[in-house]
Amino acid sequence: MVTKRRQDDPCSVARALEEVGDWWSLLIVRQAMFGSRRFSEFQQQLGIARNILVDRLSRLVATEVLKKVDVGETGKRYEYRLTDKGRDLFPVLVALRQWGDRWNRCPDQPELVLRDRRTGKPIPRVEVRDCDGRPVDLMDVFVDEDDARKTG
Amino acid sequence: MVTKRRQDDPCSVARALEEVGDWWSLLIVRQAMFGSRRFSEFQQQLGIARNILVDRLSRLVATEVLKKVDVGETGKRYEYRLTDKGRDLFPVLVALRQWGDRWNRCPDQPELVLRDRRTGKPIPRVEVRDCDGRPVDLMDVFVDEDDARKTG
DNA sequence: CTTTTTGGTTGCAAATTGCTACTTAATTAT
DNA sequence: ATAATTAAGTAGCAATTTGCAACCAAAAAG
Repeated sequence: MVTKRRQDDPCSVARALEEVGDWWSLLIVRQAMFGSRRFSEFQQQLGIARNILVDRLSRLVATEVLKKVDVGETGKRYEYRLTDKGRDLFPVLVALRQWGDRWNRCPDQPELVLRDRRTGKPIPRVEVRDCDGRPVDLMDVFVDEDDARKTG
Repeated sequence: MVTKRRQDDPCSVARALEEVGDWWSLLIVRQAMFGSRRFSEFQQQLGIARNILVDRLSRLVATEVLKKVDVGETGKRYEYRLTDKGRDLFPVLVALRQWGDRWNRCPDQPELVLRDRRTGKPIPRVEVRDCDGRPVDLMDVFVDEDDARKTG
């Protein structure tokens, strides 16, 4: 969407942002996770301009985050459904939601809490853990340049 | 940055994206996590236009993701450092990185692996877990409208 | 068979982006 | 002490993207 292409950036964060790093895509995915499927649902719920929604949906379909399914009996009624790839953005969205909850409370709004269907209890914070399950933070990790060369 | 303001959206995902949901902000934060601190470091490493970088850095400072620290002996040399709020984007970036690694492999590039400094082993995937530590997915959770009213 | 809904398309004005050149103060080198 | 270089921006402009509103055709509903 932007002139600079990050598709070939060695950093997977950059490649991920190339696909969902604009103002709307992750909100569309969020809506899809809430159950939205139709063009007009997304349009009304997000208040996004129609032409932009067309663009974003088709980008998300092109990158296989969503799939466009024809649901009309005789033709042109569509649903946009999450693919496995799209559903796999779940941890990203939960982490983002928790960050927003923690650092960007909105005083006059009712708080939206993510709960476990089984127990009804709130979902605890997403954490980065090491291979033994201990929580790690930024200082505990490093980026290794080439896994294959090292292990191979 | 965009005309639509999502600052007051009841959904914290929207509020989070208002702050870091543009093309550059999360990459700036990523660089900051890799150790970048100076204007020119960010500029060269990301290849971002100077005026845009000025804008993004000041937005990130305004939202307290970064803080601007004067490091010159006699004045105008600055460093942009992560705040606690900025550091707390770590799980978001790791989740995004892992999503990119999984679904958007870049064939000709050496893979970048996030490793634990202590053991040298790769960091396993970030997972959403319930209060008992069991991994949950999209279907296992729901958004509850108002926590306070319920528990109070 | 007429109306409404869905899923768009088109045109236009405004905002954002990227590029390049320029600027001023602070370091560094001579 | 002076010159050269670096750091951190500014400014101007062209190209792209965005948002808005109006329009449109096919499908579904009444």
